[in-house]
Amino acid sequence: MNFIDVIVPLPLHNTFTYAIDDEQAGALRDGMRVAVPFGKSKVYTAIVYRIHHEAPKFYDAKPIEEILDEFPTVSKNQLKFWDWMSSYYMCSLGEVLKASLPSAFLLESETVVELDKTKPIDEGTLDDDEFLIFEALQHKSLLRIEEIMQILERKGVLPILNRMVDKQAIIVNQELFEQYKPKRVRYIKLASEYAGNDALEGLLNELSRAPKQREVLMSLFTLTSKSKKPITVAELSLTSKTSSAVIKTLIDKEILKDYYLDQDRVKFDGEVTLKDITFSSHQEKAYRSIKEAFTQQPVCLLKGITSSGKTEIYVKLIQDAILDEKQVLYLVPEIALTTQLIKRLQSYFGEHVLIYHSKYSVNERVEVYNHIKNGTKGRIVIGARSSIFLPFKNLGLIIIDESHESTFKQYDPAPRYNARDASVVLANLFNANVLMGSATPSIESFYNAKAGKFGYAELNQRYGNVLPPEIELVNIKEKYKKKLMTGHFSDSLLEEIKTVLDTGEQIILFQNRRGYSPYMECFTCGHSPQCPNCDVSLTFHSYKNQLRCHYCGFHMAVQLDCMKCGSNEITTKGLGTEQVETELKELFPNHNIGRMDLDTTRGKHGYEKIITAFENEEIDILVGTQMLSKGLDFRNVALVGVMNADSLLNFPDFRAHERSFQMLLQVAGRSGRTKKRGKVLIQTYNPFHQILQQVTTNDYNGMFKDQLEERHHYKYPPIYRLIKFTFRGRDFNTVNEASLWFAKSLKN
DNA sequence: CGGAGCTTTTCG
DNA sequence: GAAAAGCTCCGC
Repeated sequence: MNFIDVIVPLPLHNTFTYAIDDEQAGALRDGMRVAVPFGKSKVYTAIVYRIHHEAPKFYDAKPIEEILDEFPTVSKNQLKFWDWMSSYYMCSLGEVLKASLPSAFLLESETVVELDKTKPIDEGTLDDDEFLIFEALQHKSLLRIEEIMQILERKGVLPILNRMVDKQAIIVNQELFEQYKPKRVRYIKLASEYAGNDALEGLLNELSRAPKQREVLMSLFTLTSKSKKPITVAELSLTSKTSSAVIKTLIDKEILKDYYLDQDRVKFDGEVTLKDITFSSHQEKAYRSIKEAFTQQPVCLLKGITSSGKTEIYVKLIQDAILDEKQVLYLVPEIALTTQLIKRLQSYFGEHVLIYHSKYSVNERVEVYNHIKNGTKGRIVIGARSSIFLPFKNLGLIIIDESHESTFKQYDPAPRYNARDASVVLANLFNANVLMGSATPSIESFYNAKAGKFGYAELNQRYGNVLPPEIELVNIKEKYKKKLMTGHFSDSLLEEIKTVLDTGEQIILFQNRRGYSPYMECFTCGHSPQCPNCDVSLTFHSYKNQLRCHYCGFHMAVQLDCMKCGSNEITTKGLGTEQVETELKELFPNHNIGRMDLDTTRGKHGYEKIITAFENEEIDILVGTQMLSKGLDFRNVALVGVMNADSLLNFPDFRAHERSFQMLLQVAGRSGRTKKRGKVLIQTYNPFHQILQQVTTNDYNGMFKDQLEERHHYKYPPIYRLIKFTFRGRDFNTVNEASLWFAKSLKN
């Protein structure tokens, strides 16, 4: 007898054994998808993990439903990678599977309900809920469980359905829905009967009284003579300037023939415009030392200050890998923010560049996945953290851009992986190299480089020898005392803004908080409205006059009276981007002010619109959150203002200081990227804070030394390791007691 | 004793 | 993660 162990896409900690017959055993290989019955009524897509002959001792293995693949969907290396991930991040293989595959690969059975037409039903025997379902089925022949839950406005509809099956009112079926649909395009050609020259002439004569149809044929000839490529219907309609009705007549007359071809969603129409890279001497040196480092260790850290030209080095390394016939993975913190980078890489590598991230449509993701697996197209994947799960064949290089970014870490759901760390393991499976680039490397990476675990290279000159921006701290505590503040702006900041506006240059203002103000507080009793789900204060948004939770999206209208004591003296506290924008509009009514945060960049092109407007200098001052700090390249920014650095520093997290340093330097780097030296003003209550001092002098090494000492002292990574345990439960006391007991046991 | 409502276990 | 099995409580 033959058996297979499979991984089901559920958070379950073991694999499951199914029986297969000899024919199936001949066809199956590790990593293939199979449909298996699971539980009483469900069918899931599972991945073959192991094929063997050991019959399970305590139960009879069920047979599988069917084999879904001809070739493995998941490679051997992927399975090894999954094993590592599930053990290192303490989650099930099923959870890794779910994170790895585009959802279109995982068909799931769905219960569908139909009317039982075998015999008429007496409507009187149905209760209210049953009748509602019965009635809905008169309009729509098939209903899914989800639709029924909507109709009845409740969960747990299965008992009702079971009763109806007993009454022979309905039939219940399981259906598998194929989710991937290739994109099909309609093409047109001349019917084969008219292929010869004689037949053609006769045909044109025949159509002498139908000028439009003749026109269409003539257009088709010119198109086919111009290129050998197949002609689409849309193309023909456009060049002949006729409607599709005329073409349809010709098809009906069987003069033309239409046919369909699957079309790739992943394609690149632009041109490859760039080839050679010219390095500055500093870049050349850095490139050499990276190459040198790769001969010693697989991983290398590149510390290069903002606009020092790291990208050129990446491009050169990619070229090297491609000459070696290898694949390259280019990881970025957030794909939405990298249109500039994608364009740049495409201008070097054209259609070799593929893009992969979770906001890509399901169909597009399947196509990229298959291209990478089969090596059919694309050598370079630019992707967010999830692209480490792609089925690489011969990976040669992983580049991690802005490798200090926290977005590489996935928090929820499991697997809670860090793509930066997982990349090292992935690269190891292929004997590939990893290059981590950053202006402000994470403490962990720099620590590894210092300890000799990673190679190390540096780039300390800005490209074209532009000086790094001049950073100045503004003590707003003192400014408030001396009454030099207008709203949240100090006189120094306003002064600088005016000067820059006069020269026609642009300004970026940074406030890492969206909304109008972080919370509302009652003047009388001190109560501030909390989110009912998340235990955090609600943020006031003045635009919609709402209170919103930034964690779960909960929102409610603003109450005029305090919800606790009824007092009507409610004040707002703290500062958000919306308020900065409002104040600016009052201060500079004759200038255009833009805002970029999660609220203004919703929608597919929201982000691009703001960026383009700013690039085209339609916006003079841009207010925004940390989104501004990521990899954007604006030419004309002369001033960057940080509204309040303290909110960053006071964040309750052991990495808060490291993050503040990174973020402030990243934002500062937006200033003066060409020619002139830029200026940065940081407003703070606490100008003597060590981190802020280190930011002004760009003292990464000092920051690293201090932070490492602190980590050592308080037992934090990278010196120590952390595991976070979460306890969940309905009853507060139970959870409380359980966690206390657990903590006590751990101490023992 | 039976059912409702909830928690725990099982799934191969 | 979903569904079945098991458990507790309550009213009769």
